[in-house]
Amino acid sequence: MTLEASVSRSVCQDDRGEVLPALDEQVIESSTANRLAEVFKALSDPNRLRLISLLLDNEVCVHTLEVVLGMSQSAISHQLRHLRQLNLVRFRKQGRHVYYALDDEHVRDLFRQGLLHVEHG
Amino acid sequence: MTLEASVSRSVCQDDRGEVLPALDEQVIESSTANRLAEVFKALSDPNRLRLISLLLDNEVCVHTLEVVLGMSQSAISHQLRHLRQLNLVRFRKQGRHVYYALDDEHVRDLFRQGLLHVEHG
DNA sequence: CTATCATATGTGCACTTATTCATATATTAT
DNA sequence: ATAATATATGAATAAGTGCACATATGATAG
Repeated sequence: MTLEASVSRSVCQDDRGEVLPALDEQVIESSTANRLAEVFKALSDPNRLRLISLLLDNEVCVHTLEVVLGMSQSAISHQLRHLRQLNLVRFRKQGRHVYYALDDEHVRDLFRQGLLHVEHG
Repeated sequence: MTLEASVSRSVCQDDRGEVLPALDEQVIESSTANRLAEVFKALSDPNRLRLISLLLDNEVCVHTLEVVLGMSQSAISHQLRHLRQLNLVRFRKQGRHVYYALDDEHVRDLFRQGLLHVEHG
């Protein structure tokens, strides 16, 4: 059930000069919007979310991700590169394996909160 | 600062038969991943984030969004249609104006949490 | 009625993204 | 050495996204 009454103001350009300055204060800055969008974009693909769900508490090697997720090795590796470039995962080489783990608490928190909301309905 | 020590297991396919079933339990389901991705995708564009930041606590008409955000009327309207289709905004027609407001607490929460993280560093 | 204002929508285009395919690199085994 | 395994990467492709432009709808003012 959606809460009403969360809107404090009703704003239209007819009221220009009064409320527009207030709105200008409320828009987030473009640089902030860009960084925020980058984070959310990392979480905006189903396969990447499934991958992240595996890395939340585990350190997992690439081939295992491939098997569990049912994706091609190349697809996994490309996604990991993407996450690496955003500094969202860390990795550790051991022998011929590479273990990946999630390395960003923001993303971990957002993932979990989003999951809670989506799961319960 | 990123916390270490959040990884409880190290998983590789060499251990197949032991840990793979456990990992299978941990992957989120595809249907969940899809719905989750849809929510995050709504938050994955800078202009849409700036728009949402205005609708967080206010009901704002389209032309005002256009002015404050410095975007074309068409772009605004298309973004609003997108958000409408995801049931993220509600709207109210009054005369020739249409007032939009955010209508999804999940998104509101995720936006605020993401903003907190991104703003402080 | 006509004109104007506010918003919506269809179309096309530039750009991005996720994937596959082929290939490269690096490690271990024989 | 060669072969096999594990991972990475570049190129090509297909699908998706955001926006501009033109146009349509609907409401009000004259």
